[in-house]
Amino acid sequence: MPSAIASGYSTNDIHMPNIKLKKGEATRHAIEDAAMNLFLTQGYAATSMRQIADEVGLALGGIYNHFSSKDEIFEGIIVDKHPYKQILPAVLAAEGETAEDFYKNAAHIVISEMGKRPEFVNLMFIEMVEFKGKHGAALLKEIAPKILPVFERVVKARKNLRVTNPALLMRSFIGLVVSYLMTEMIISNSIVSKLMPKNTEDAYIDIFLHGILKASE
Amino acid sequence: MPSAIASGYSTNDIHMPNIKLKKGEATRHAIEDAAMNLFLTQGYAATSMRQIADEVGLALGGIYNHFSSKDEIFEGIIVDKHPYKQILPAVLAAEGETAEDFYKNAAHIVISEMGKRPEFVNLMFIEMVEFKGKHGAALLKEIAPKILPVFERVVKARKNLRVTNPALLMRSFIGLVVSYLMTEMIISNSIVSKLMPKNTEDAYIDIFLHGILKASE
DNA sequence: AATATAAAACCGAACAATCGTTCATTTTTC
DNA sequence: GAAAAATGAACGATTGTTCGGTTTTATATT
Repeated sequence: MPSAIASGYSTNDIHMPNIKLKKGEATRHAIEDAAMNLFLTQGYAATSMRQIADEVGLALGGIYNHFSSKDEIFEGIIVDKHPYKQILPAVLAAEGETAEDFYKNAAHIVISEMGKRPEFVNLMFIEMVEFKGKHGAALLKEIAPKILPVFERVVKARKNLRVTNPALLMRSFIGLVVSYLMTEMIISNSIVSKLMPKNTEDAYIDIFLHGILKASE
Repeated sequence: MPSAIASGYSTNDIHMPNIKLKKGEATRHAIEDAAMNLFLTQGYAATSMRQIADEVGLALGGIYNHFSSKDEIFEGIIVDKHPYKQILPAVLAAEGETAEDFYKNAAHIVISEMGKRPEFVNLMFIEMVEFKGKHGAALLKEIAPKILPVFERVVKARKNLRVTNPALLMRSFIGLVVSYLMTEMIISNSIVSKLMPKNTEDAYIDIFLHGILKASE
């Protein structure tokens, strides 16, 4: 049986160019890829270290040369694979002419980029249930301080805002993208999916937009 | 240590009047109560049958007189404890003068009643991760056919509707309450809770309401 | 109201399976 | 030739479930 680790490339990384990795790093990514697929299809608790090892083509003990626990694999997936590293710079650069522009542009970027990787939305559900938001909170702690200054700048520069508390604006922005992506995931998983219209991104963003903007401006 | 099962009353049932239950049924409810609390605090997979038995004050084997598997306990919790049985009649009776009335009244009933029992929203998260919506889908299958006729009646009787597809209306209604309750749960669990306003029920309902109603009516 | 009796409930020990993790050893890589 | 990676067997613990025997409960009869 051919091993899946020898390739040297990581299949779940969209940002990684075709650079030859050291054997160890390649295996580490292969473990994360396999574990992630298993977590998504079977759940975290239902996935065993032996299954992960089998999927990678590794002996059970070999995993522990790269991760010291099952928890650490999950953490590694979020740290190494989460697309926020690629999305964040684009969001920070989304400042447009008006606050409306920024809000709309940034929301579109996050939703469309995360929409390309819906597994991570699913992963966040697992994270909430299994780890009670431990890793998600860590992620938020890293992201929030970086985008808060942008909202502070927007508030100072623009006059068409109904809501002028930067932290509240940020929370509403995060709430917008999170609730959209979550709803989207529920729809695609549910038996009622046939009844629900998709591609409601623009309408959804507009709702939030009208909530923060002054009425006739 | 005193046993929790001898009381004959179920603590997690709001609908049950103070009627003395048969011993077996009392224990069954006690098992469901204990299991539910453990599932909510520890997760489904992390909760063992021994823990449930200990919490109830029962020997391990005793549980299997009432449930034939761990899965069945979870199913029992949803079937026996879910408040939809109490909420549904009130929703069906919520038909007001206009479609707007019905939509608003029904949403208020579901949100406020489910808001009293947020554990079940949390339980649905666990359900999605652990059972991939299996039990939730079963619940929806039972509820949907009962409320769809109401929307059909509303569509036929009212003229102020922008959306006239009953199934779509129903889906939007379910989406409204589900997304509100889910967001509410996320807020209360998250580290960013301080930044988020609560009690936004009216505003939230209005957003959906304006989405389905004609503009100037 | 006391008794008989079948059913339901419960106990306690045991089962087989699987879990995450460790470690001394060998192989591969750099 | 040193370091990193992979092996494979083993560990102790815990898991969900089963089962024969005992106790408690509910019901019908006296």
